[in-house]
Amino acid sequence: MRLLVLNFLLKRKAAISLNDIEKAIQPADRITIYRTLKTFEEKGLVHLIDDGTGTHKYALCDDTCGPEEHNDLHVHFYCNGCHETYCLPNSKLPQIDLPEGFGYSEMNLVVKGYCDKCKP
Amino acid sequence: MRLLVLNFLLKRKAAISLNDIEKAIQPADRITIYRTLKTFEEKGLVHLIDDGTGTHKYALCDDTCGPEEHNDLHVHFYCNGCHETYCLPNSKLPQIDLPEGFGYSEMNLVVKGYCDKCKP
DNA sequence: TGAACAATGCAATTGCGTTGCATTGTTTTC
DNA sequence: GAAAACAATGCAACGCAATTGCATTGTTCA
Ligand SMILES: [Mn+2]
Ligand SMILES: [Mn+2]
Ligand SMILES: [Zn+2]
Ligand SMILES: [Zn+2]
Repeated sequence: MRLLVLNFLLKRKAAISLNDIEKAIQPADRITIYRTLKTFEEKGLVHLIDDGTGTHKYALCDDTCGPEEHNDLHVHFYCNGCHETYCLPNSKLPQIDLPEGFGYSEMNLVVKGYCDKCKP
Repeated sequence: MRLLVLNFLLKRKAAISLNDIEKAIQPADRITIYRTLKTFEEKGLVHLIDDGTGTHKYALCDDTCGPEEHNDLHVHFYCNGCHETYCLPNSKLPQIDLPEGFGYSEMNLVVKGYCDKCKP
């Protein structure tokens, strides 16, 4: 099961939801895939993306990630046309000026628009 | 009901969830408050915040907002200590370099950390 | 081989957003 | 002022995704 999920993720360019993985890897239980992805995330193989659509997406990490430390923090892009969510590993997270006394820990940045295939 | 919700929002400094409003304005139906907030949002009185916690938050807009046009786009901050979500109207949204062919439409940026009251 | 451990799958639960619909309240029209 | 038109409210129900419990199956190790 884990090999199936991993191989499927390797083939994908965009991030993908649990439901889509379930449909692709047919006779497989949703819960098992869910736990597989959770294990992958803990081991630093994939990262979970909250793109604001309400359903989580998953994508492979790069080589710098390991257990309990994700170092590939980057911007994500949601296309209003094809409804795909892309990792933008070349877009680093910006520095944000916080109010006095506030401490930075992490950040979630999702840009929405149209991807190169869907742009009018 | 709308006056109750509005007055409550005016008193708050942080954004607030539907559940919290319901608890504060006691004998009031959740659905009614939900629809009140939806009306407020359409009229440009409040904006909805997706801070990644899974539950939406609401906060008052500034004077520049009107029906169907929200002009007070800004960064939001989620405190890992008090679990409050704050608007940061002074932090403008940054410019992000997108890949060739990608078009920008909007953006959601949530910074997480500790607020001034919770900072260790 | 048998015990210990890990992975799987089914069922059920939770939490939140959302909608349908009947009821109540308010405004407009005659 | 009564009737009709419209808007707001409240209860029930639904939908969807994430999550957990628990029994079953498969694998590893003594
Ligand atoms: Mn990513
Ligand atoms: Mn805000
Ligand atoms: Zn697209
Ligand atoms: Zn705080």
